[in-house]
Amino acid sequence: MAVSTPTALRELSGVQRCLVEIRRMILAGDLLPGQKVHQGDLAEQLKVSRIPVREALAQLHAEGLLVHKPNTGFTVARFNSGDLADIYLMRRLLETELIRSIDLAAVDADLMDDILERMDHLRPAESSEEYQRLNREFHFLLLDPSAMELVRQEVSRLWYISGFYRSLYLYEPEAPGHLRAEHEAIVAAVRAEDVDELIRVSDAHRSGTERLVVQRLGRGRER
Amino acid sequence: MAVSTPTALRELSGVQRCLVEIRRMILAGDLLPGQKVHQGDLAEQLKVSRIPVREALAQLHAEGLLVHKPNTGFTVARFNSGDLADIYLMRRLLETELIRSIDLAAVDADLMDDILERMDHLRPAESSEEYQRLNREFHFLLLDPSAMELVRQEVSRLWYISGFYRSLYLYEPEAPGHLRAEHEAIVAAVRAEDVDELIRVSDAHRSGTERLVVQRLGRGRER
DNA sequence: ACATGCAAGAATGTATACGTTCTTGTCCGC
DNA sequence: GCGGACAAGAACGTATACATTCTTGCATGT
Repeated sequence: MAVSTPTALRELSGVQRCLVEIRRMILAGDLLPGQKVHQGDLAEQLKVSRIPVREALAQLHAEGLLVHKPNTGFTVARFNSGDLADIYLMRRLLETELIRSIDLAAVDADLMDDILERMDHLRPAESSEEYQRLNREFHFLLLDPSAMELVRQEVSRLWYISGFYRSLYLYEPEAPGHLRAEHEAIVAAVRAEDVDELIRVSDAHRSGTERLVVQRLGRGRER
Repeated sequence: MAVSTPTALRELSGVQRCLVEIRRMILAGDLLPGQKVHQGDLAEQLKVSRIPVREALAQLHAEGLLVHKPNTGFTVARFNSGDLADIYLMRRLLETELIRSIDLAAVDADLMDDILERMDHLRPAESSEEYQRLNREFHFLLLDPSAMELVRQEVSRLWYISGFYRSLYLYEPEAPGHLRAEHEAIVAAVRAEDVDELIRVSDAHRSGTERLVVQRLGRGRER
């Protein structure tokens, strides 16, 4: 095995690497919703046999990121606006509970600001992947202190499966400004340790992005 | 291929059969929480190679029914009372939304009564598996008419992963009576098309079972 | 020209086989 | 007698190989 493997992935199993990589491809739009997922190609790209690829695909299928048709294979899940409404509804309900369960004093607001700072230096439309990663990190800095493991895991899943669609609104020219203001309001509420206000601004932020995503979905033509 | 394969499973793929069977084993308590899941044994039992078994296990892992440790294999997930609290919390939030989204006139209350009737003729402690199946069918007769696909799928998952623990309270002598009364209240609210009342009695039913499950969990000694 | 059927190719699904890692029981040293 | 190293065995993880199913393009007939 050559020197080229990124250190972080070196000691992961084949299945793990496949999981991480295929998820990334879908979120980054390398694999588009509705598109067929070719096991042989992935195996070749990831330099493993089809066995670990298939196990990763099975997991992503269970997560809801892929659809499976017997003897035909997997395709990337396509969500219509109703599906996205379901996802955002679940996020609202579950994230609200997470926020209520957290001791806001335990949240690292400085680090959150730090991430916002880094996001400022990025043009979302050009570094979508990095921007998304930071965005996710920002929001989970808030949610991670919660002790409700299973709820957090589910919220995490909801983020993943809708990641590609969420990335769409980043291309809206007015998006970064809105996001910045809403993110600041979130940090401010954290600093003030005002739970009700935090829930209010989080809801506003979530609804705002949902509206943009659904708009964009409509403009992307049907389904 | 001999004649013995149950007709319903004949045309399912190996992975599908493994999924159904392994899930059943866990819910039925053939595989207990914390117990190791032996791939070779399962493959032999299910008359397939380890490949489809592993793909099924990967899916059950993603569903949260199994835990995986690299190079050591899978074990059945163990939930402590906090985990169960998370599950019941999520069920309450999501099932409430499902109920609100349903046209109660579209629910087949007669069929629900029918199932209650059949449950009456069973001693839960003796036919746990069948009783659980009917119980699940009863509740999803109510929830299935909802158009919120993804929410329903998630509620379904929450039922699955906690199925074994839910089965525990069936052994409580006072359980059948409580259940019967609560189930009747649910059907009555459906017939009256009284959403608020339906949510109220559903909450009561859910909290009641949660309390019994956690009690039982405590009596089962730690974790 | 269009629909239908068929054959070649490709992709999936699974069995077998093998290398690697972990577990377990034993032996050695303290 | 007890704890730790070591070796044998078992179990996991994955590559290879093959059977089955699906897709696709062409030929055939209407």
